[in-house]
Amino acid sequence: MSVDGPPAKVTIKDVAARAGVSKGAVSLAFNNRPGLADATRDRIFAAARELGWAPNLAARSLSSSRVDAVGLAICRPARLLGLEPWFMEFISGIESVLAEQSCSLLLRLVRDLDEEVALQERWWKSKQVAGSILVDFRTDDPRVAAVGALGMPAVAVGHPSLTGGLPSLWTDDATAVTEAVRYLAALGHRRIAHVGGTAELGHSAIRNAAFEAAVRELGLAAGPQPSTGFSGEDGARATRALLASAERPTAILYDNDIMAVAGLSVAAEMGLSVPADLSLLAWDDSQLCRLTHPTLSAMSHDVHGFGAEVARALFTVLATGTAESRPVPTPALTPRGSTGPP
Amino acid sequence: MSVDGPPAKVTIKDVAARAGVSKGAVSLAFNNRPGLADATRDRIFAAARELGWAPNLAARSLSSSRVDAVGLAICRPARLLGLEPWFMEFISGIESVLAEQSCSLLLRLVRDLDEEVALQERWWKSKQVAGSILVDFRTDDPRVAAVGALGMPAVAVGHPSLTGGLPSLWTDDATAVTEAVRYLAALGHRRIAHVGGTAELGHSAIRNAAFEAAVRELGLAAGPQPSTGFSGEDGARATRALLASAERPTAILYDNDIMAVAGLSVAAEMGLSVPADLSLLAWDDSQLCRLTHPTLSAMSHDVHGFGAEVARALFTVLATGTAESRPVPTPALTPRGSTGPP
DNA sequence: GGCCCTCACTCAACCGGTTAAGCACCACGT
DNA sequence: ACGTGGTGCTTAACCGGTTGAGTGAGGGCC
Repeated sequence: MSVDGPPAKVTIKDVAARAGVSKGAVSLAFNNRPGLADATRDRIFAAARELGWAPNLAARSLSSSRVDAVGLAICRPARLLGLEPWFMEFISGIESVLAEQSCSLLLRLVRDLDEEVALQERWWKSKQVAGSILVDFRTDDPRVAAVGALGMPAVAVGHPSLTGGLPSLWTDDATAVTEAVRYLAALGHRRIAHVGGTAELGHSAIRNAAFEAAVRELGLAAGPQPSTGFSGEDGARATRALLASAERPTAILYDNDIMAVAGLSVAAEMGLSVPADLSLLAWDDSQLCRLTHPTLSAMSHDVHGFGAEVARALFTVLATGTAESRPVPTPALTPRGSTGPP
Repeated sequence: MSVDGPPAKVTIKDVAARAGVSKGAVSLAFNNRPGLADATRDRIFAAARELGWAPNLAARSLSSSRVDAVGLAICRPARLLGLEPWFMEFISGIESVLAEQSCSLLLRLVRDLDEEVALQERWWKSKQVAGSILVDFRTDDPRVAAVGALGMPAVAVGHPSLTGGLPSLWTDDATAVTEAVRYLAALGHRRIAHVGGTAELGHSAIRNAAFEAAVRELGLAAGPQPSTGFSGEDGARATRALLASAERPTAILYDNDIMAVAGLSVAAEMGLSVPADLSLLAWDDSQLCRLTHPTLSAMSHDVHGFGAEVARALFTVLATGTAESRPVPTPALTPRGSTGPP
């Protein structure tokens, strides 16, 4: 196809030779450092362009000990990941910030936390990443101690009660849950249930506790809170159990949108009309919530923006050694067609 | 918190000193190369473990000019990505193979193909990746020429008619579409429509052509094939248009599952019962198809396995310079509750 | 005992950049 | 005329591994 041979590997030396300067000068030019005449700078760039040269990043990070990648390990069953619009949106938010700094994202799916701890350790010790973003905190999460011991820059996505002293960003789940329960109560619901996620996940525990507190505060019946695995099938099973019980709830709050969609279909299958017989409220508003019939009311937040904030926080940590922990805007209730008076 | 100071950076020299050998010996040990007594090997590993050493990958790839990462750039509107279970499943399949070789995945979301071409060029020239996985081929895709000119190892996901001479893996969309149309026709449908994806995408064009051919072959009315952007809203809009037309179709084939879900809800909104009044058939069977009511019949395939195959193919290219192009198993029709006689 | 081999390991150059130190040159002030 | 300061560039050491050539000890064989 192409007439020229294998593209000869061109190094900084070739560029220097062609521009008639030393390696050092080329390095100065490509790192926008002062100490070069504009004319020389231009000549160097021209030479580099003509030769199609780009600095070897391994060599650069070896000598300057700066790294141009950050890590993100996700620990969820692969089967579920595809279905969690949340992660892709989150990643795209991270990317939008990383790209500006021409920094790469190292993504890895791990089976369990031990594997993640080992991975973070390898990443850090082998200087593959400058720092990491940690998500899905458990109570007593081993990663807190691990990255602490390593002295590894990291930003945690989760409530400070879960993330130890790590710089953290979190959504105020408790407030949002309370708001959701109050909204449903205001509509007249007295029996409200909550379909939560995996119990080990820290934010699930927080939401469960907030739900219980809100229900008690409003003097409602303490509704059941089945714990599930976040999958649609889990949501369907939990919904069937709730609707088959003697004290059938008139409203259900789901911990993600997939489960809410499943709940909607279970309601249809059982001949219940939504929202007349049953109100459904989803978490993690994605486009999916607008595609069902009726559309799903949801607690929506800007996941893309959240990812971007997290990435920015990580850069702050890399630059200054630490970053302020703070909540991101609380998910806002977006009423649609799936909620109404009982 | 911790009493010890900043973790001193430990290098191969420290390990060598502690094990009482030279740097070279440590290198041999850590690359499982012959020429070391077992006792020495053990001593070296022990020393490394005690010091918590892991080889600096930048240094390693600099001197050995081997790279431990592969690239994947995805070019879709961020808004859509979250909703495409396909990608996360695909990525998890890739990961499952990469992890075995302790190879990392460099993921990047790009806005357009020009940006991707530039990115691949940077990745390759700066030796950040050993090779790349290319997806979402357009007709006359500029990436074919670009990676060709760079001499960059790559595996393409797409039909050979789209991917030039690149080693490719693809799903046989044409056969699957034909099978889907024949199935609907066998149920008695005479007016079948197809809601396709973005027209520029190569596999959309292939599916469109196959659909038209299948319809003609069966002597059916040439149904309309609206082109959309793959999003649920696009699917809803297209479905509304189809159902409002004079010659309303009795069956619709969708190019992904999100659009089919949207179609289902449009049917409900228009008072049509599925499958009595209208049959719906989805592509890209994800768990979502089993969560709706009625459940969605779909063309299902093993996306995770596909990702794994692609990663394996890339390793073959890296090892041998090329790999055999071949189709992966054709998506199989999985009838569920959304299809039936008209 | 001398010769040759193999085994186990060391040595030093090298990968392709970065960077601190050094140097030549010129302008300027006195 | 001479120091002084700044600009613009070069030089060489260095980052932390890998690798091929080199070395010395020990064993087998005649």
